[in-house]
Amino acid sequence: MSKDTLPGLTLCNNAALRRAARKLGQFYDDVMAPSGLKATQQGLLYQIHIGDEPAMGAIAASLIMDLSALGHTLKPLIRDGYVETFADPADRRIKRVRLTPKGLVKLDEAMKLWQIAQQRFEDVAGKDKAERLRAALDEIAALDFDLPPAS
Amino acid sequence: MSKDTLPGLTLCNNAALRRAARKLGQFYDDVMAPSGLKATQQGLLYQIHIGDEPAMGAIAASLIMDLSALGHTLKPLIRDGYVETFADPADRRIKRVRLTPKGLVKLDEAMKLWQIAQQRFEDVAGKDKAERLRAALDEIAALDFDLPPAS
DNA sequence: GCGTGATGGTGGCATATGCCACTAAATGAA
DNA sequence: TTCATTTAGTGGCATATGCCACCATCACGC
Repeated sequence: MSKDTLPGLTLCNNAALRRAARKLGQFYDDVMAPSGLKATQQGLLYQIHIGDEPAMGAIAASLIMDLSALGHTLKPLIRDGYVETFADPADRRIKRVRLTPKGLVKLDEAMKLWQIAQQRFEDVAGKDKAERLRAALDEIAALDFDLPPAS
Repeated sequence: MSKDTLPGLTLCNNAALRRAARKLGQFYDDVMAPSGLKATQQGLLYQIHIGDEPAMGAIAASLIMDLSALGHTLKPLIRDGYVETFADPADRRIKRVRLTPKGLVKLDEAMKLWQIAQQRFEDVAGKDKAERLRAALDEIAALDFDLPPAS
């Protein structure tokens, strides 16, 4: 294939996804900046909030995130006093996570900004299109790429 | 809004996008692992390859990536001898980037793996759906979220 | 030719994510 | 009970990304 006829990176599903994620991330982060939280942090606080003192593994699974990555991401939030952890009394391997009162206040503040970003996105992209997009993304998240066992 | 009725994070366009990006990134990275490149690196090498000794700023713009982020990402590729940079003779502020012969060989190797990942994704997700997804993602990447000037 | 401001990159710092090796704790089989 | 196995997290290391302050260059008006 000659260089002149090579397709753009738009052809790669993964590259297109990352590119869009950078774009959208920059926008959401911008809008959320006044809260001092990144959009990822707001999402994480929210995920913790809607869970019932979720275990780290459960959060990681929901977010399709590596467990250790979650641990790292949690650190600044713990350092800043938004989140605290405690061992599950029934199984001391399990570490559960919850918001502190300060974290709850911060989440409220961040959610107001999130709504602005979300609204603006839907205004610009179209509500229907946004909904279909989220559905498509959720489908991807649910896919199973494992090759069937060679049995 | 009571905690019980709070919507899942599926409602946030940005969160859904990142979640899907993690999922797909893990899959592509997995398949590309034998080459020693991450999918992001393969994408970057490819972008450099299809450009005509592109300037850093031009690459960053294509990928909707921060210029400094691009600089960071490029470092391991330069260190490993896949990429080299040189100042534009006509404007010494501009730094251009190109693949080394070694980088070209590595890109070839990585592209073969990429095709496997891409093919498998399209088999699992459906070719039409993948195409529509990429189109939607490109649209997002092209959106303009700026508020119109208050003039 | 001399500022002066715009342009293109770098470096430092911080978060986002992932993999791997390792530890602690629970589970289950012998 | 005892020991091998599995499960849940941690810490270290590496890449991915972004923001900001700063430096070098260029373009322009005078």
